[in-house]
Amino acid sequence: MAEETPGRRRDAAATKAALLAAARELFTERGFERTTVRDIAARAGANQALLFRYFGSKDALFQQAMASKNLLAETPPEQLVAVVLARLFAPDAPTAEDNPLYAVLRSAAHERTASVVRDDLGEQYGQVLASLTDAEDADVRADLVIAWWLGIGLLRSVLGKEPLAGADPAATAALVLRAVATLLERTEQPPDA
Amino acid sequence: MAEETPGRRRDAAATKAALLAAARELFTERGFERTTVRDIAARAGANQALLFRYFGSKDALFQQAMASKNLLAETPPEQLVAVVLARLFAPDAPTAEDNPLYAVLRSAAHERTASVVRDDLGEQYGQVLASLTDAEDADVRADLVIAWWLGIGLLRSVLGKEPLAGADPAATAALVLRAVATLLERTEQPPDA
DNA sequence: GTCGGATGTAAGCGCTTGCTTACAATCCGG
DNA sequence: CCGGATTGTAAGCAAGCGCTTACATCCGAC
Repeated sequence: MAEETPGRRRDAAATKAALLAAARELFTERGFERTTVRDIAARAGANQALLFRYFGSKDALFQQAMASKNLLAETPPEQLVAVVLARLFAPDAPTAEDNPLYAVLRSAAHERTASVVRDDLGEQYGQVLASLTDAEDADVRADLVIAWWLGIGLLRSVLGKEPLAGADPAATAALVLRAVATLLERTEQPPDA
Repeated sequence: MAEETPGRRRDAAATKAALLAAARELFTERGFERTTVRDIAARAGANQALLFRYFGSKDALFQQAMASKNLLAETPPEQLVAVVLARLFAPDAPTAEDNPLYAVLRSAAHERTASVVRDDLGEQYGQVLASLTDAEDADVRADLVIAWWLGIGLLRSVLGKEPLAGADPAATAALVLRAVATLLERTEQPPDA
């Protein structure tokens, strides 16, 4: 992870990127509190003082590391629930690069990590989910779907609870989809489809 | 919380109980890691050295404090989902005595706290939930229900996400109940009812 | 009464944490 | 080729952590 290219000896941008990548990995693997700045610097192959020179604090590094892509832009709303479930039930390895969700689940509920859920997942995903139903309380229903995602990620990938962790991904996702359909149903046809 | 009765000056059993109560409160309020032994002793009005004399370690105290009642014994299976949801959406104050669930949600995912979910919630609640359906994968469906409980508790009470946190409890619980019904349905009538 | 064990207290040990400081090594424009 | 800014390093500080130790204090049996 993030070994330096030996051609360039001193490269601030490269070490900064290495620190950012190492931080992203460790935060998603262990959460905020169980990740130390010494761990991050070690994995990045850098001195920990540079971490503070480039990012100021562990908090600021966390925010920069977690400000990442989401898959909202590339997914049509109707498939969002299925796509997120597929991601949740992916082969294994939620350790890897993506999904700040796991950084939050593996952290205690700090304001810092809580805001990731509230703002990112909450506002963005919630809005799309709410658009899938014409119920009056669409936003509450959307929150319930997000809550289920969180709970499944927590129980399955963080806690490793059986039989859920070992269950057939497609079949399990289908169960969730069917139940979610009772939440996100439409009473009228959409105007253009 | 746990103020001593001034009549009795020295009472090992009383201070031990006070420590246990303070530990239960603080662990559910803040989780394992964010609760210090000094905090516990201070809230119990006791010296922290006594904590180690009576319980040996912070870990052992956590286990004793979390080994608590559950509401399984007093609830008929058919009402379990509704009762747990009612508890989840209770007025407020999940800080109080009960529900080690919040100790887990507020902790990082340590093996210590993870086992509470896997063993307590998992085995006990899972078994009852699975008995509510005659589907082949009843145990997976039960895990999905538990996952939803966890997610709702996390999003609503720990993270305080709106609009879920402020939504009407009864109406929201009804939404969940209806969706859960598609998971825990019976295809045949129970033999005696 | 007194003596010994039970109970409570103060102090601190060793370690880890996030973060800072003082300094060495390196690069690059002139 | 040299001097100043940039990049990297080692060491350590202050605070907080779980836990231990040495010691005062109380109480009940005899």
